[in-house]
Amino acid sequence: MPELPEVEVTRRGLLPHILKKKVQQIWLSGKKLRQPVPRKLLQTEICDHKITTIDRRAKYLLFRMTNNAVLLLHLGMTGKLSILPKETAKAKHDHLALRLDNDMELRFNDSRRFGSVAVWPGDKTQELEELFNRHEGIEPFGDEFNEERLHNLAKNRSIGIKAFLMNSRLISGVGNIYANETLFLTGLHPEMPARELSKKQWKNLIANCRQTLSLAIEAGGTTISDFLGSSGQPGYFQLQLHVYGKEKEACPRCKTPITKTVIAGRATFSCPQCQPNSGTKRVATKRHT
DNA sequence: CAATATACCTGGATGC
DNA sequence: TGCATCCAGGTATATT
Repeated sequence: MPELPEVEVTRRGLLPHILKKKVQQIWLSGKKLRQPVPRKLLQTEICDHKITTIDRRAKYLLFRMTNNAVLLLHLGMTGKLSILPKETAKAKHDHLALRLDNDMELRFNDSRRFGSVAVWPGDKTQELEELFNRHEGIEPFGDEFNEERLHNLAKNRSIGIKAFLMNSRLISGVGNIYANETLFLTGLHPEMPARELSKKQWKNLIANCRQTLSLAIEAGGTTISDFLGSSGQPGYFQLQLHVYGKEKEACPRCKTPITKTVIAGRATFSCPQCQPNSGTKRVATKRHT
């Protein structure tokens, strides 16, 4: 499900429901997600404390508590958060429920269990910050997402631009859908080596990436199969997609059929006309038989 | 270090 | 209907 826009839509949707609410009780499915869910820390650091705000870093949500502890959630591929009356029956694949002091519950549902739940005690949040700085990339809406920085970051990398964008150690929050869309708008072939982008191309890419992410947030995210916001509403950005999921359909710009390939194991959609693999092209290595 | 493959899981779509 | 196969928005880890 979630790339940066879906996580951000979730964050904004939850905020009014959970601000200043106290967590009264915690329920766990007992199943392990990406990592085991830290039952003890949830009890000691989160239960009986109030939520002061929710921040987002990369695709993580950080629930900050009055005792400075942080509940860190990652939605993985299929994670969903919702606010429901406490008497609502638990759904299949619910894994965490936080009972709030207004008789509502925050529920985390994740069928594939690629999501994660972690707790950082208040005296360790500095370590969390350092961890993010070491492992997570540049925020697309931050000051560091500029053409000098990206041009420099890419200068020794032969990696294709799409894989570059999707590498979360380099850039945060851009997943498969938005990488495809950004490259289409910028007119770049997904396999163009990242180091070959000019500063001007980086500048265009940055603008297109931000524009795509912003529009997607405004539209409530992209609902390809089952993304729902925190009140159960679908996103509508799929109506504005140019190339993602549109194999064989006409390019919205030149009507050439969109092609689908696989790059780094991920479905890649592009227009062969508008995103030419020309000039300094990257030649696919052929496997000998 | 870079690129690719694989693993983690479930469910929906598709084809026989 | 059943069953096998493939595919999916993410990311850490192993392998080449």
